[in-house]
Amino acid sequence: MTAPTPRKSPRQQRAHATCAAILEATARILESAGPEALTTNRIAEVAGVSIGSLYQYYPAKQAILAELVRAQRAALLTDLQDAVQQAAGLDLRATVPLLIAASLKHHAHRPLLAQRLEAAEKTLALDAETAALKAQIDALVVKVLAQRGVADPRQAAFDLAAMVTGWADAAVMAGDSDTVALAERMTRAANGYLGLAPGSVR
Amino acid sequence: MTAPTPRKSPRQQRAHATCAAILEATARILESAGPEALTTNRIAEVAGVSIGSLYQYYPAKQAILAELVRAQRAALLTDLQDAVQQAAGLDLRATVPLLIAASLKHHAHRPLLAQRLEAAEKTLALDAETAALKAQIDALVVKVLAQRGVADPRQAAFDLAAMVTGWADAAVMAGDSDTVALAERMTRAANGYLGLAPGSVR
DNA sequence: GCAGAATGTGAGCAATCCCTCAGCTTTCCA
DNA sequence: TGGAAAGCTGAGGGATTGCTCACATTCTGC
Repeated sequence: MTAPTPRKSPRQQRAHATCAAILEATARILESAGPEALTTNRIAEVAGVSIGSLYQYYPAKQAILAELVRAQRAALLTDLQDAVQQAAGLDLRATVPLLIAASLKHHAHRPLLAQRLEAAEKTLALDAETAALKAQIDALVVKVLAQRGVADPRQAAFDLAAMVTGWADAAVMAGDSDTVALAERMTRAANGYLGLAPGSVR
Repeated sequence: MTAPTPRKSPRQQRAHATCAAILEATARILESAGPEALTTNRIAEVAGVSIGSLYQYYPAKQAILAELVRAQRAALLTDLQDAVQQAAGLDLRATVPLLIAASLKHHAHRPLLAQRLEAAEKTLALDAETAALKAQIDALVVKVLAQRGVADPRQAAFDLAAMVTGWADAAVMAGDSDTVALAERMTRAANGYLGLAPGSVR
């Protein structure tokens, strides 16, 4: 019922290719035509695969979207873990920009896709695995902030994530491609939120 | 072609009631079941109106959504204008919380609806009237910021709007209903962004 | 080689979608 | 008061949707 995981795991290489083609086709339709134009028949067509093959690996249309969302979350977790490792020994002021840069990475790569997946996530009933990833991400940020003396690390982690995500989406829509400058402006806001004195960012 | 305005203007009172019922039904379905469940037949059913009546006033499904989006934008413009009037003679530090409070007002009233309408706006091709409203809103904020000595008022207006909107949506999703506290935290971030020293909020 | 598992195919079903239209009821106004 | 305008109805047309299933093809291990 609530099992948006692949219905059958691909064992051979061409099966993996089929799954990948389906996911990529879904991503491309999402980018070029939006969620309203995302139909299973069209996904199969763009992927160059028969509709039957699609349903051999994904039990429902939603499952394909869920898989993309899950992958995006997993990538974010990895990038954040890297950032945290890089921030070892650094103080709060130096850590924040690293976290922001990690969060912005996916928006920089395929901006429209990232935005549409986030929108889809709000409507989708996300599976247990994706929920677990979200929890891991949250816990990671909470821990980093707490270690650096932030007063209410839970609240702060939530607020900073909300701020960066929504802001990044809007920037993407407006065609702002200068991620570095965007990250710098976000850092200013985050510093203000955390009660850090303005100071020159460099 | 791109005329999502009512196809026929209601002249009698019961016609106005019909239009209102259709809009309210659309809002309710959006809140309770999401955009995927928003069908014209269902709208008519929930509104207690026949499907034929619906199409007498709205030429397409999208037009109903566009009307709701337009109304939301118009309300935001009004609230911002009030805030600006209230901020006459005040400095930047005192003005920012007023602008934030105005922006948050709709999210506080019907949070889920506000969020889903914003999501819909990103997919919809918005009509000329709504675009004009957006431009007015932007110009208003730019002017207020410029008058109070903000360096790059265009950029700042965009960034602050993006920050507040996305953040508010996320807070709504998480069930955070304490709008006052939320506004205060946002103000801290905005102050940091604008280069204002932390200082006590009151 | 070959049996069986894994993979791939696509016509088409049932359900649903958006929207039209011919005819009915209610309201307005001279 | 009566004709015209405005409003309302809902069956259903044509298109599309998500998805199934009976069957063909390809690969793997022995």
